[in-house]
Amino acid sequence: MKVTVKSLAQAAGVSRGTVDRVLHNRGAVREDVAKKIKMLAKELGYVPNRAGRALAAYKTPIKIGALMPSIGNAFYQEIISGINAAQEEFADLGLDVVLKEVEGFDEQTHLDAIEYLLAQGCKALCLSTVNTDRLREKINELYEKHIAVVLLNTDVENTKRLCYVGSDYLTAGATCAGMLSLARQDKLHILIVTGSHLLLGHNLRIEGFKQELNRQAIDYEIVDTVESFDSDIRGQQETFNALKANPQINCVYIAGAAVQGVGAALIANGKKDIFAIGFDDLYSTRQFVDAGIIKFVVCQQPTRQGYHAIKRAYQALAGQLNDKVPDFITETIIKIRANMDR
Amino acid sequence: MKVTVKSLAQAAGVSRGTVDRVLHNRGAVREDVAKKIKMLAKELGYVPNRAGRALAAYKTPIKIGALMPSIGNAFYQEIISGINAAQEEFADLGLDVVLKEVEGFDEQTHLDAIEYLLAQGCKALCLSTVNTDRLREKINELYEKHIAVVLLNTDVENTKRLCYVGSDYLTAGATCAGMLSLARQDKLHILIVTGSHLLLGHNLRIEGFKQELNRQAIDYEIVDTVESFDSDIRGQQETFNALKANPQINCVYIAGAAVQGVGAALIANGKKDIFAIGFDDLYSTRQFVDAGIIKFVVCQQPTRQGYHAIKRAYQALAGQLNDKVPDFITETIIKIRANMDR
DNA sequence: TTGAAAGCGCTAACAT
DNA sequence: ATGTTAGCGCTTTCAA
Repeated sequence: MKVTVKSLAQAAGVSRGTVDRVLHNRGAVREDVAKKIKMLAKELGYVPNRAGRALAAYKTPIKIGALMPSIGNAFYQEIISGINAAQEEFADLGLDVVLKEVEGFDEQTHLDAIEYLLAQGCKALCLSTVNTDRLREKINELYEKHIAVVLLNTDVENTKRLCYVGSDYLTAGATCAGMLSLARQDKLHILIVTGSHLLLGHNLRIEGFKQELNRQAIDYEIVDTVESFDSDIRGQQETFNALKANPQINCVYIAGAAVQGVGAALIANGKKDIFAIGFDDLYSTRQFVDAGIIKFVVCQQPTRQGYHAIKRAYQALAGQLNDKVPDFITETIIKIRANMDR
Repeated sequence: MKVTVKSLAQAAGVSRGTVDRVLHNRGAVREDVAKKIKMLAKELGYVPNRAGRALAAYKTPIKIGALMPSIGNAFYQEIISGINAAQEEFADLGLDVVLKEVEGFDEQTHLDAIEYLLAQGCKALCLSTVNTDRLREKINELYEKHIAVVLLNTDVENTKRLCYVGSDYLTAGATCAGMLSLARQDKLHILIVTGSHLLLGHNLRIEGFKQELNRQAIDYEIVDTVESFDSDIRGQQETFNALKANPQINCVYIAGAAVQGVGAALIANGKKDIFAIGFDDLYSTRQFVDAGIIKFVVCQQPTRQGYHAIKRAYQALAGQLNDKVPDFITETIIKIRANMDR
């Protein structure tokens, strides 16, 4: 038997209005009555009906805000297309999404963007942001205010977030190592080109990579590690110099963005049998895989990330979720030329 | 401005009841009035509101039937778990799913199962069935009866189906070839172990495999092709015999099920450097990948297939879809030990 | 052949 | 502090 507000009210011997007030913490209910209703709701397993809620709240849509450091960064476009897909799908259930795009990872810019989204009346947020103390504080502060926060694509450690939606960077790194060991049996002299040592995800990709190489007892050495700061120009220079200085390098592991730049350096360098590995299925990486410069890329389903982040936030606001919300970890996807989108 | 039944009725100068009758082809409306309303609906871009529909039709749930040849076949369990997920998610939008499980691919059994589902009152069907003339006829017949049919996991050619939800077998085969060329540079002497020559998907996997080997100008020969009929015992025997008869074989391509049996034959054979390739991430295949007997498997996201088949069917019944419904093709996923679920 | 009205579950405004 | 009621969009039943 399904439990409705009506049946709950009946069971508790109060009116539907009172039940609604309790369920939404809108106060103006006697302490003991509230407690009783909450108990009863849990006991009977009350789950609000989305259809009813959507219809009733049609005039005051459920507003969700999304913060993306997407300006000038092609990767985030795919996440955004997932966000848009979710918005369209849930529009007739009363969902409204406000997207705030910013450029880069400046702490203050991100904090301002969050304030902007709150000012727009968002009741839940999906954030791709930096792993710093001030953001940590802000997120925990939002928790106190009953604003649900979904962390999207990159996690922020030690926060009271609803959940994390994104990839498992450690597995992604390990997968690169696994592919490498499948393809090469000679001793590996590896150059690592990371985006930034400040980005958790990049560090984890490197750690997972090494872990798997060690687990398989691969014969390798890390010749050098350079930073591209996710800039193609910077990445090209750094890679070119490193290759020049260390001609024994036969493998380049690109942990961050800047695949385009690194690829250019590889072409300029001319040495043919360097095994290059990168991440994400973007226009630029696809070109290099097509050309055989990069053998494969490891991807993280960014569109699904955007879609599910919004979905989770919506479900939270619609009361569909239990207390414990599991993270949504996208699959680690290996793309070679044959299974790449065209 | 959103278009509702109410606003449509107003625009057409009739009552909501009349509009509803027209929209659902329930007759009892004058020809010209009906035509006018249909025109108007298209023109104004009317899309029914799921929330409203769900609430109203709460007593008469939208019933969708699913036919799975899942008895005794572990692969289909994952599709079923996707079906269940969709059922739960859309339950509060008035969805009800009837699952009919059968064993094997007997034509008559499948036709009977379809009749059963119709008798249950299903208004749309998701079918995993065989590619034969009688099924083709039946599906086209259902189309005439306005029963939406989603073909799930395996397509049936030349049918008026709503759409196909499943994998791209050609790409899957090509991906195996791509991985093979990445890992091995020596001449390939390949044994193909297919499930059945009667199954479209298996044939496509073989065709895609050869196509990619040819495209890359790989030096290879197909030593032999044997059938397992998706039976492990049969697969083990056939493989064992073929390996014995052709000791030059250094690669086994398992296009169908029976991975377990083929793996057993490989172990029994003892030769160490045979490169084996299989499909799908099941308990049995996972074990062989873990053990290093099979280097990788190519997977097809069966859970998503089940989920999206139901979703599409639901959307069709809820009037959310346009005339042209695109197929839903799942990604071709390479799993090595490092990115396998544990 | 068509119109009118009730009711699905929920929320918010209003009344007590 | 609590109860009552209207109405969201849609379908269905009953009345005309």
